Amino acid sequence: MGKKISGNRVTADDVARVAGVSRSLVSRTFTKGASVSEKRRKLVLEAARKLGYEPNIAARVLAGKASNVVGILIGPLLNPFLADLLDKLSDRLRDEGFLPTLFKVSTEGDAKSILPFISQYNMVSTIVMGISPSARVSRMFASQSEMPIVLNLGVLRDVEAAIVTTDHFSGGMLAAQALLDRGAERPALVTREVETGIYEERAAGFRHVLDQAGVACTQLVVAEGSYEAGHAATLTLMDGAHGPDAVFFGNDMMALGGMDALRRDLGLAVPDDVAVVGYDDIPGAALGAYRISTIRQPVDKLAAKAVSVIVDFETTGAADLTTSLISPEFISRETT
Amino acid sequence: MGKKISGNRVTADDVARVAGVSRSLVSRTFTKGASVSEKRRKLVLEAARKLGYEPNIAARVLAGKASNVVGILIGPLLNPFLADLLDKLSDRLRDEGFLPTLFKVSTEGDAKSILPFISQYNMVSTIVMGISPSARVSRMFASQSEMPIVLNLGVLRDVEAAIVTTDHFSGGMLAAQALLDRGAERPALVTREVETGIYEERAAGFRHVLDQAGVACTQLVVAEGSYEAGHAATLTLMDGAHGPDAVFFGNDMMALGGMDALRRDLGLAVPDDVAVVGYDDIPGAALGAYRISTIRQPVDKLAAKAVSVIVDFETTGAADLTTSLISPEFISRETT
DNA sequence: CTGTTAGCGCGTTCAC
DNA sequence: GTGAACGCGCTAACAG
Repeated sequence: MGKKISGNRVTADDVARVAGVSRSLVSRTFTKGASVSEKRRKLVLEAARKLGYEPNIAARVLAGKASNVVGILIGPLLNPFLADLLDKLSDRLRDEGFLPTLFKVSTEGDAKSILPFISQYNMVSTIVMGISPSARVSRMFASQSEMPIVLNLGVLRDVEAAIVTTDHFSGGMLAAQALLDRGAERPALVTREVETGIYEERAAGFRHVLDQAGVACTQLVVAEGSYEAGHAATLTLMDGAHGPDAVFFGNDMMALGGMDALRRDLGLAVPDDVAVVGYDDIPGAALGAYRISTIRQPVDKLAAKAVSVIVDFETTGAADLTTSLISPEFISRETT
Repeated sequence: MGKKISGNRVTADDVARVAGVSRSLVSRTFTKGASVSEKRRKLVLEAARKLGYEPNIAARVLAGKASNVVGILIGPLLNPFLADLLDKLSDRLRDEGFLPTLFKVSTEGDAKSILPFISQYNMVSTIVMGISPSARVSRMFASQSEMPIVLNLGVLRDVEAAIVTTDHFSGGMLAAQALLDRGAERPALVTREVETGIYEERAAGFRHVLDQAGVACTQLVVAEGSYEAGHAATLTLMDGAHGPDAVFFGNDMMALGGMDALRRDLGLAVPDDVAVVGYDDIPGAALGAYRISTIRQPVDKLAAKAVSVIVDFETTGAADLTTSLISPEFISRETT
């Protein structure tokens, strides 16, 4: 009661005094693998609760332990899918008591300049997502963190990190199958450059199914996954006598651009003249004027899995550098 | 050279040794308003650069100074406008050496549970954005931070914080004027509940211009600013003999839903039967199948202003609790 | 203007 | 199983 409490902040000392034990016993009570008698443990926990004690994180970091900060390296939030994933991820992290801290990475140079921060904060984990070139940047950060997680960047085999990703190869397969089921004879593929691994995986899965079926496929590689890129690519693709009768776009943003090119610029009917499948299932794909069939990524599962990896790491103390593949789902709408 | 450096990390002690001064002089060199002779300052800076020294933030926080962490309280990133603003904001923060840390706030309860963290980290500033009820939550956090910033939540007069916001009242005026210019005679307004201040401001500006012109206005208040809400509201609005000939939607998401209701469900022509104006200028509004005229929010300016407030606070040491109003812009497309 | 001294709150040996 | 003592890296108050 009348005890002096420094700066209105409750410290382990305060708790020790109230519980009638030493300060180090309080510390041990809040440490994972420490040995404390059940009796005193209760005593300490009770006192802590009463005083509203929470271990000071700055002090804990200074003393050499990891903070509860989870660094998130992320690219531009322009793609709604990425924004959605970030949204879910930060929810899950918060549920587990972690603090998501954002590092926007636009260029590879950005990434380098962030490195010092990572070590300063002694983060529990670092999550890399939505960046490109994915492999290079991932590798760079994997070596800096104790529990690095590469989220939805595809299967990066030469990166020392826990890989959590949608199974983009099978996503591409789903897209091909949907088009084939509709009777597509001259399918085309609009994808991004190889450095963006996930797009390459989608494309590979797509081509795989087509190969099996003995169907040839036109391919167009674009630099960006934007509306404009999809629009321009489609115009190029259809420029000629015998254009494709089905197009798989590497993501929904491009599919939106493609749809506008097809219907508005070219005056074609979808899906009658050309069928379309996108990827991600962003809100825009469901819009009444588009209703694009697409491959939905399991955002919730991706976020949940990533966080569970961190929780496991905290409890076991060992980094499990496994690859988790999460299955996407075909959403049938009006373009197939 | 052969000096022992603890844990491979460069400390102020190391710098002091190399520069041939005391540790506290090093500290002062890196403190804003401290007095150090020019000669030794150079010496210290040189040594620091050579060793690659960066002050340890955990230690600095523990010693009672503010960290470089800027807390961002934010609601669901579902609205692309919010994602865009966050994107730009984190860029600007990083440019100034701040560390954006995300606190997702979904419910008012969330907000309370976050309070302890805020004080733990001794953040330079806390930015509140994209939440509702805006006034209550803002007030709650304003009292917790030394330099609270309320970003784009409208003009909150009873909150002790720096207010940076789009001038939503004049945004609403622009919308009304655009509709009037097109000859609208029976305008309607779809807006959100009063607790979301910005929507109320937009609505007020809209009504103001209409009042001046002596034009009556139907109004419909919805609970959410979603596509579905806009869709449903429009159906309700048009249900009757003498429906509106122009609709202003409180945001673009709702406008998209409204467009689909108008054209697809009701078979009406836009803008010939009904003109439409949205708000925000999200990417979806520019989509070929919609091309919605809208009020564009100055995202870049909002982000830049918020960060400059923090920088000013750091240099002057005094919190400038001013309100900054940034003007929106009417983007004319094919729905007016 | 400068160096010395004393904490900030916590984790961690070490004796007991 | 427990408590006393030390150190993490830095800032602040005090002498000089």
